[in-house]
Amino acid sequence: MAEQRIPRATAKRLPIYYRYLNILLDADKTRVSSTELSEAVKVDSATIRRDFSYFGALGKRGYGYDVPKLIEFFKKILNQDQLTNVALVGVGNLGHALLNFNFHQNSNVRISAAFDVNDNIVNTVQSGVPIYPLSEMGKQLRDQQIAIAIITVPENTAQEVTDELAKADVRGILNFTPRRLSVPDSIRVQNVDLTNELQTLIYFIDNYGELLGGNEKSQD
Amino acid sequence: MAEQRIPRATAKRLPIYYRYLNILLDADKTRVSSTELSEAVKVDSATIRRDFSYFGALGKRGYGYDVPKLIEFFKKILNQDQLTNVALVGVGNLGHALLNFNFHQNSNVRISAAFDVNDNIVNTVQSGVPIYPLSEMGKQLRDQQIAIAIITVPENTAQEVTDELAKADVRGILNFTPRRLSVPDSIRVQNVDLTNELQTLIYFIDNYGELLGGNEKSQD
DNA sequence: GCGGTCTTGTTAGCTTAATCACAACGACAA
DNA sequence: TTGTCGTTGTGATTAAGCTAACAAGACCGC
Ligand SMILES: NC(=O)c1ccc[n+]([C@@H]2O[C@H](COP(=O)([O-])OP(=O)(O)OC[C@H]3O[C@@H](n4cnc5c(N)ncnc54)[C@H](O)[C@@H]3O)[C@@H](O)[C@H]2O)c1
Ligand SMILES: NC(=O)c1ccc[n+]([C@@H]2O[C@H](COP(=O)([O-])OP(=O)(O)OC[C@H]3O[C@@H](n4cnc5c(N)ncnc54)[C@H](O)[C@@H]3O)[C@@H](O)[C@H]2O)c1
Repeated sequence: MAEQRIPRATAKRLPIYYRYLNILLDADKTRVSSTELSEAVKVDSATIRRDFSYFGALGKRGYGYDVPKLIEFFKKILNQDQLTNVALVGVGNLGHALLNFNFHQNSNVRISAAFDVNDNIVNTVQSGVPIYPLSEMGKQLRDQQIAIAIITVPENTAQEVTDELAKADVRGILNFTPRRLSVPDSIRVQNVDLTNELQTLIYFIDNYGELLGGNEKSQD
Repeated sequence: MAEQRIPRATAKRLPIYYRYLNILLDADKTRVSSTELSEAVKVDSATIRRDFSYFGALGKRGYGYDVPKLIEFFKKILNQDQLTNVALVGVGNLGHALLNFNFHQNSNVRISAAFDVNDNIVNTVQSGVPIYPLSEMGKQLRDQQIAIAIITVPENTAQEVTDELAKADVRGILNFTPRRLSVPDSIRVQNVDLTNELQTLIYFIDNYGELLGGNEKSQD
């Protein structure tokens, strides 16, 4: 049995579906159609059905999808049935906001350790998360079995921090700096470049504006 | 003359190129090849040449690209030759970090007005940016000719804020809330969903890890 | 001026993703 | 039980994007 690999584009949408399904459940809705979902998450209904179908026949024809069933299913797929600890490197402006937020409202992810070079904050606890000096990073990551790190350090130190993370066998990095990181094949990088995001938006508005009619579908 | 429309994927890369070109110039490098650029921004060199070629023949064979010339060119394309004012709605955790950062280090964009409902911060100035009450939003946006807004409000107020922005004829929204916004066709939305980003990263690591060999190219 | 060396610009093929459109099938009412 | 209606799952089609490969052209040392 072929164990089909899920397309990248589909994988990126799974958390969006998962999130909205939980909202439905909170509102005591136990069934949903692809059309209805489409409306809420702004993804074409055919795309949703195709996405779901990669995992088998999850719905019932003439009825739709059973919300609790879908949730249970996606919870496993997305590893949301267990807590994932991640690390934060660089507790400045942005890092502080992320620490405070800490993701645990609607997802089973939390920042369990933070690292910085600033002596004023090192060895304190912020929003319930201990901040360690950089020198302890390797040890802590290994002890706590942390495989994912968020980088919010100044751009010019991003690569060296990354190299340290690689040594500690981190598997994934969420990179908020504008620097494109060099990493070994074993590490996956996800860039979040807010300045880019804004510039791209400006470009689109100035150059694409007039001639996209009602065909505006996926927004990203 | 056909005035070819630039592919969306290319448009998203332009700010990345632009940024790195400026770094090169700061280091007094006046020429660069697609291969060298590729190394730095982690985009295949053929893709870079293709991207550039949409704008005409910008390089010289056997030589490469002239950095100052490229910068001048992209500066216009990306509207970086003039200051773009944007608004920020919701000065909480995340909004505060963005205000402080304010993008003006390496881009010609700045937050020039912020809005909130919290009486404790309304009518103060933070990081040089005035914070107005929500009731003044329409007026300020129009007076300051602001066409782009960043939304960092709690999820449950995101849609109503959006509706207000639409009334003020905003053209683009950078949405940090997990809610997928409903907007008229005239508005472009760019979602930045950090929880999603993390969940997707976790999914990829747990499910794609082993079998992607050295072919790991574009990281996003 | 010339040969060798680089690097572009672009063609062609490939891969991934989105969308249409509808037969198949289950739900539900009578 | 039967017929209608609604919604899925999916083959076929179209669109978008990526990359290998290479001819054409420009540089540079001699
Ligand atoms: N703040 C924003 O809104 C924003 C927006 C877009 C991009 N960014 C990017 O995010 C990154 C962080 O931005 P910021 O505004 O939070 O910066 P910041 O200067 O406020 O914070 C950086 C933190 O990293 C720490 N640090 C420095 N070197 C370190 C090292 N080697 N190891 C560990 N920690 C180290 C500093 O002590 C500081 O606490 C930057 O690369 C910036 O370009 C930030
Ligand atoms: N903080 C993070 O790191 C983070 C990470 C991921 C996603 N987000 C998302 O970003 C959004 C903001 O997060 P936050 O942590 O900054 O929240 P926050 O509660 O700290 O800040 C929200 C701010 O919005 C203001 N506000 C409330 N209603 C408003 C309205 N109708 N108009 C204008 N302002 C209003 C509040 O007064 C407050 O200042 C949330 O949707 C959250 O899900 C935040």
